[in-house]
Amino acid sequence: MDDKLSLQQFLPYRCNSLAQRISVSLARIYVQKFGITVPEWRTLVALSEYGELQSKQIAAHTSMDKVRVSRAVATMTDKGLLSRRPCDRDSRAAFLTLTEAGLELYRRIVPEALAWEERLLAPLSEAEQATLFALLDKLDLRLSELSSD
Amino acid sequence: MDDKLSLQQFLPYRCNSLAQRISVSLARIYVQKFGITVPEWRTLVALSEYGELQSKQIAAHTSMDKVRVSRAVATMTDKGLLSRRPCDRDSRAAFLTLTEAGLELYRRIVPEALAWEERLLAPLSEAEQATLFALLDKLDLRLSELSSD
DNA sequence: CCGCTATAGTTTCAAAAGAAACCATATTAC
DNA sequence: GTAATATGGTTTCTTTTGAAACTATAGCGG
Repeated sequence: MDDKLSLQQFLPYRCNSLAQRISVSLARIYVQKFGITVPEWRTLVALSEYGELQSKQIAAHTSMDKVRVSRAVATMTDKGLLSRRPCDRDSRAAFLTLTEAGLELYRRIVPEALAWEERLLAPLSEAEQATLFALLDKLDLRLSELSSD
Repeated sequence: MDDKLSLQQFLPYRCNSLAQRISVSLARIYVQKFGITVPEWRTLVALSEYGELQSKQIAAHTSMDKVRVSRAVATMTDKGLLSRRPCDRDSRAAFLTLTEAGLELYRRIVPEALAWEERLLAPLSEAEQATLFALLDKLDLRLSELSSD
């Protein structure tokens, strides 16, 4: 057994470095231009997409752990981007929604984010883009299988 | 313009969360089982692939910045995994190579890493795997274009 | 009811990462 | 030659992150 491995051909590396480069590049938009972090951005999107969520649900929708969500929610509350409504059934939890300011921020960022994504994906045909997402789906699914056993 | 954005359909998010999941899963091998970090692992691979490199070149081959490389190199030197040979032409730099212990570690990890990757990619046909890598290549290339202007 | 376990969310602590400052040496311009 | 600038690499400082501990409440089994 005399295996050779090339980083360029190793999916974990490729995926990681691509994600990293994308993050750095995109961060210029929401960090520098709008002053929010990645966890805040994800929270923003999740809340705009689902309306009213508990922290736990935000975590589920954004693949973040509860600590990260907790911090994002805290700073966003400070900034007045979201508001908490106590949950009667369970006083530990709270329902979170975007405030008008939060929605407004969302409306300003989204077009830029989508435009950026479009520029990134420009060299791929529609079919290739669909294929890419399908492949990512398969890998996500596969990871779930692998971690469950 | 009343845009909507879904995280699930947003490539930066998808790529990031997939990379994260892959990392966590794979880390079980080289972190827990072999006691090295990701930067060390990448350095190991780069050196085994190219033989003798300066830190700067390791950085280029592994998409890590020089600080990360510096730290990885330092701890690997401490562990006796690599050795430095001073460079006559430039006394600031040094050529790095894997020691026998480093090579030995590499030979023990690689089969497991490749086996893990194979299990991850198992649901994809050969053709799909090739397509995936080709798409990643295109995106990498595109990012270079975007950052240069 | 009452103890036990599970859960929502926060806080604390330690590890990892990057930015910027830094040191030493090379290189370039004059 | 020498001043100015650039470069290889390390160190320092700050920020980000996650694991584990913690708080407070819920739900369950008896």
